[in-house]
Amino acid sequence: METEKKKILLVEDDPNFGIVLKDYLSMNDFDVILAKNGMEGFEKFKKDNFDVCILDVMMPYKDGFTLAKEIREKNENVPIIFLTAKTMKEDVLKGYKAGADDYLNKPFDSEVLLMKLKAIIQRKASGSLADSKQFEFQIGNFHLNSKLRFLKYKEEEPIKLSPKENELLRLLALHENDLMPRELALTKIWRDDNYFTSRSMDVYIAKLRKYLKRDDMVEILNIHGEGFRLVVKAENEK
Amino acid sequence: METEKKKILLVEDDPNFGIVLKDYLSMNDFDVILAKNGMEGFEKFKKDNFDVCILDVMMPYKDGFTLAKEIREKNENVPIIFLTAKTMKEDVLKGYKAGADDYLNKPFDSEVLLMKLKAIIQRKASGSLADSKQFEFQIGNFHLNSKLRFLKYKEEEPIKLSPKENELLRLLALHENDLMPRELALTKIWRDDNYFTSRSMDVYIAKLRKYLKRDDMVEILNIHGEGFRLVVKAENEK
DNA sequence: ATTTTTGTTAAGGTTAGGTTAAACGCTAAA
DNA sequence: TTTAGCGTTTAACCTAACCTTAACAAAAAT
Repeated sequence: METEKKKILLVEDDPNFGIVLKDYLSMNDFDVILAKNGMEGFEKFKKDNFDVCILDVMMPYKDGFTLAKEIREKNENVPIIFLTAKTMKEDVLKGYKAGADDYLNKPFDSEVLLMKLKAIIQRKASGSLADSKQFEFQIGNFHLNSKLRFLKYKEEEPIKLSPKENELLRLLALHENDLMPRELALTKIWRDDNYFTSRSMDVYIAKLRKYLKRDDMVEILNIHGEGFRLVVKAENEK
Repeated sequence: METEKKKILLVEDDPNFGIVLKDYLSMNDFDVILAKNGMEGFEKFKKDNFDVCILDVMMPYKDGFTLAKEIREKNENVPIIFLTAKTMKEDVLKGYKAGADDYLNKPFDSEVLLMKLKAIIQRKASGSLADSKQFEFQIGNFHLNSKLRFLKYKEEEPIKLSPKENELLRLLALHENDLMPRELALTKIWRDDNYFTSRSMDVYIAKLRKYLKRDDMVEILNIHGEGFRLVVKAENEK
């Protein structure tokens, strides 16, 4: 049966808001388990199988980021959505976001959350391989925000990425230090694998290389006939 | 009764500033208890029930963070706002922020504080689902009152907004620094998503940009094919 | 040595967005 | 009933963004 209710782990310390959100999601046909802090959240996570986790970031004792890290150790694929305070500074968040599938600023629009949930679950369902959609990556000294389509090097002005540049870099980042097969990018991004799309992809690789030049710890290598590899060298092997 | 005055614990060691702030908040219908150091603050906290605590971070004997920790032990949920010196390093703050609801850099705009207080109290009361609830926003040096449909820049004469201008800016503000998808605005405001409504929206974006030009910390960026992003740069990244 | 694959830059075409102004439609005063 | 005022849409024109294709050079494989 495909039409089973999707199970959500909601970890939110504010009891009022927690209940409101839980009810709202339940009304929209989700099966919601509510935990009121990070500790409890992790206990509940271990005891069950969830389709999505929604974690408040600001919680006493164990914050959402720490919890997310623990959850990731247990399960590499379960999508995680963070609820963050709008006031939190970008640079505080950015280090952590790298593991998240999405995030919402509080207060947020419930319809938007619903849309995101549907999108995430859809993705799980269709892309047979459990490829949850991660949006943010740390690549050497770069930070890629693949939802807002920009690449930031240190404190420089962010570089805007075109959709194709963005998707391609994201795919490379997803396979960091590993082979990203040509064919994968072509079928996923260009949805067709022929001579011309292949050449188009090479053009985009060149563009990305140009951006990534500012950090000599980062480069895109070609594996002849196979694909590309985004390598990030460690500090000591400069 | 919902319309009771909200009680604020204000802990601030500078007596001049403390009095001024207390008076300002009292004038704005808050019931303010002022304590002049961490010790006194904690005593007063135990004796009463507060809706919000505003703590100066830099205080002799017992700093705001330590006080906050003690307060948290007594009460997991009471919102805490820190007043921090602008010079404090992000990484010093970040550990503590996880338990805070918000923070403000001194010196700060009193209207901004007021807004944050309203937002926090709202959030506690009705949860952080913002759908049709939030009507006031601080956008850089602008203040948007979306109920009365005006946009005020600093002390200038308020700009009257048309219904569409108002709703669009409100939607952008709700997604501050994040993507506000075209489609969302079109379905929510124009209730139809076609070529013409889309062009109409672009016209309104142009109008808003014209208003927002007076503050160069604020701008509306386009994410090609996706939507718009209202960015508010921080003071330090001018 | 020749063929295939990749690197790179530039030209071309297409679509989305920026902007201004005119047209439209509604409401309310004359 | 007309007309003035306002908010909104449509039109028009222009620029910027994006993607593909072509062309040629270099590297790798055969």
